[in-house]
Amino acid sequence: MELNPTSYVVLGMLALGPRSGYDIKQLADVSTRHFWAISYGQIYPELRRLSAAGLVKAQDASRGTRHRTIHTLTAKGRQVLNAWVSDPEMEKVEMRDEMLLKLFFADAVPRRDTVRHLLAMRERHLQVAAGLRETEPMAAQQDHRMKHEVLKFGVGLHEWCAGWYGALAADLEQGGEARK
Amino acid sequence: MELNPTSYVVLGMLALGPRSGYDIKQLADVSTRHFWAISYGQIYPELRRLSAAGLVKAQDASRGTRHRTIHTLTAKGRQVLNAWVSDPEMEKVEMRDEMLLKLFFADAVPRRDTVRHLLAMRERHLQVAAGLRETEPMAAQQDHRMKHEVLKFGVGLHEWCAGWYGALAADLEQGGEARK
DNA sequence: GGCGGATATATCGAAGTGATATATCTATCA
DNA sequence: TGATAGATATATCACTTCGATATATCCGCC
Repeated sequence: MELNPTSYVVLGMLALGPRSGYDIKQLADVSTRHFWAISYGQIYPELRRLSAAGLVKAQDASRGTRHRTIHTLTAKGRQVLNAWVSDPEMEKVEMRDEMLLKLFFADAVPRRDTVRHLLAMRERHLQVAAGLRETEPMAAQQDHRMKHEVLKFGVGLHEWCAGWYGALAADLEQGGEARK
Repeated sequence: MELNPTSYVVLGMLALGPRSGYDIKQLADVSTRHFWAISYGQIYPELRRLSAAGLVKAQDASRGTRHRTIHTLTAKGRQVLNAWVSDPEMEKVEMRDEMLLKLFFADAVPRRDTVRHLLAMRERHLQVAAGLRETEPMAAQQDHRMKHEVLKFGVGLHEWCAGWYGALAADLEQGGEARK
């Protein structure tokens, strides 16, 4: 059976304890979302596949007519997850940023528009960094040092971006049209 | 007609001069690819849509039996492109990094494996930065300052990442298992 | 008793990915 | 001259993913 990064997000979340598909989505949305987003459209089919492969075990946890299925990581699932984590394959980073794309094509528009645009980008990154900081108490738990380090990386990265855009905005404003 | 970021990559590339779909792909692969990748599966249908909407003009440039279609940006296309560039809407950044995902789930594996992993991540970012630097002569042209700035941003970003991963690797190595 | 928001699962059209098929042209070297 | 490798050029297709929405129940609160 072919596993993709999304499969491992699901396995990884279940490694923290038994959960429903809904729980997995909630948890992923405040953690791994920043470097690997997942949707319901992936989670539910994926849980069925992982269950069929014996990597997770599904058990009904309905209360009355309220449907609920809890999934638990099996020993085999944990083993497969850890093997993936230890595998030193070199995967590439992907980025997708429409604002940066606009900046790339900004040579034909007035500089003051671009300065405004840069300040908006700076603001956006500061907001993301602030949002990440809010989840810090959750990440700073015992036995989860790497999760905390990844969070600190995210904060640092976005603050670096904010700083860079701010500096370029200042430079453009100072240099004015002359350097265009 | 609904335009998406991919449409604007195509328009933006045609703003630099008339080109074939193949040319657009080649050019995008060494520039915008780092923050907005596009594929042939998008380019050819997109060129037809843009042509139907009057934003680009297609003209046959076949030589003998060798098919070739050159697309040129129309005045309307240029106007639509610049309007998009000037529009200060706040778009979100997306990132996708399988190695960072592994790091997030690395609390259950031996620290020395994680240190090796971090050094590989450092190496990867240094390689991306070096690859970007190679395209600098192309970006440092007259009237393309913003393209050059975006390139410098990419180099700085990846070097910052490399530095961060290197520092964490050193810290983990020094602290050893004690801090686990 | 009712209302809003959270919990829970499922689905589906639209869009994007990546690989491949087809064909021609060009440069090089034996 | 002929072979061939690699670049140019367009097109397509199966697969995956996205994001929005549908459906339904539960819980807290006024």
